[in-house]
Amino acid sequence: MVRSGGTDSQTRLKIFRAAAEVFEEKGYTGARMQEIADRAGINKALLHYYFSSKEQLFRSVFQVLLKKMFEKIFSIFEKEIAFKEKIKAILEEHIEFMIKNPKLPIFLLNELSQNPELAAGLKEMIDYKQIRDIVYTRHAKELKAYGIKKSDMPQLMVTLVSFSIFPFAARDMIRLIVPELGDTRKFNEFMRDRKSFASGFFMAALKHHKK
Amino acid sequence: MVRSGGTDSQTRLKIFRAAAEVFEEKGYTGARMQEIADRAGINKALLHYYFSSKEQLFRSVFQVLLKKMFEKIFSIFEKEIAFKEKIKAILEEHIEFMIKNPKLPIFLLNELSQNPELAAGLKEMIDYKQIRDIVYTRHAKELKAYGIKKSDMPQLMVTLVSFSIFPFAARDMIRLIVPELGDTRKFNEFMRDRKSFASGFFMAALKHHKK
DNA sequence: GTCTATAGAAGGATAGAC
DNA sequence: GTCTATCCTTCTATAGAC
Repeated sequence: MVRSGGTDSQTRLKIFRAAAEVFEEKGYTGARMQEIADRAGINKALLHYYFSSKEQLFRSVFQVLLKKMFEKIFSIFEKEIAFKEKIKAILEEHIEFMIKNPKLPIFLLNELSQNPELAAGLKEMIDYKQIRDIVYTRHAKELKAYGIKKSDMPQLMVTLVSFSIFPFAARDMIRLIVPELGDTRKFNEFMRDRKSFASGFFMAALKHHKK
Repeated sequence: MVRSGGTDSQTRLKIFRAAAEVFEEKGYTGARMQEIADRAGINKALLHYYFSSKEQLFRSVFQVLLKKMFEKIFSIFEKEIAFKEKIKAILEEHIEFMIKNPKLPIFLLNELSQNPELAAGLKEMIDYKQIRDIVYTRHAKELKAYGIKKSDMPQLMVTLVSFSIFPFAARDMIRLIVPELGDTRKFNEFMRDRKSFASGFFMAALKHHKK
């Protein structure tokens, strides 16, 4: 039974947002229920009134954040445009998305590696096969023209998403080797440059890559 | 004062190895001193006899593991071989190294993102500028032939290391989209294939990439 | 629905015997 | 150098008043 739109769902939302922030920053084991309560502007007791346990709260948050990442990737793949334009669009939009959610990849990857079955809920929401069918069948003609076989797809897919995801996940490692990219402004500029760099790089490789 | 080679350093080593395992698997906040003691075959009290605190133990371990990763990367870059051969060697050796240390990247990246100053100790051990000088000056001729400017280097360096590091960091995300790579044997095969895929892909892109 | 107060468990660290 | 026993803080979770 849904309430009449009062403070109930308001508070629930505040908690959820605070939890998402804290979990993203500190990870599951590093996060503290006290800090989540503080950021939500309530106390721990009320927190447990809405979410019975830390794990339950975490699962809710994680599921939403994982879905957010996948939805973004999938929605771009689904576009009804030519192959080359799609590669461009994927890189542009996903990099822009990552700039807005820079802590998302390392959080998702780390939690997933701690507990792979966290992804279980995703299976009911998203159809992985769909994305591959799109690439395999809708772009079959273009892929053939590039000489890309079905068996090449995993390598290409992994490579494509790594262009946008990796630099954010490896943010602080890159900072060590390339000090120029230390501050956020410069780094974001680097990532915006990467949109055209990556699509040019990717297409050039496709055109001239001989197995 | 060093002991006469008795049980002292033996135990210290056992602790260190156990700690490296546990921290790599669970991360700093997820690791338990009890579990480290158990795996080392000792008790917590003795653990604290050798390492005064969890943080101190962690820092020792982290420093060694971070150095391990960087040493590997740097040593390959330093080789005295032609540019193209170097790219091949880097990918081959680093992927083989990652297969032996699959949990290393996500661990390092995550801990570094939680606490960037963990890398402070590295500055005294490794000279970042050195690696760039090698690429900029030793391969200047070849880079010019490819039309690569100094300002392109960051994008290229990040791209190059992402070929080997990203798939391991994103292991459990890849598992979701490409179920065929679910089991370790298949995944490692995929990564071994990636050695030649990546070097071919990279060189093809370099040759035909127009800014 | 929201709060204060506190229970109860877990984990890091130490005292002290051997 | 290694152990048993225990302290003390931190953290999740709950009881109970308003």
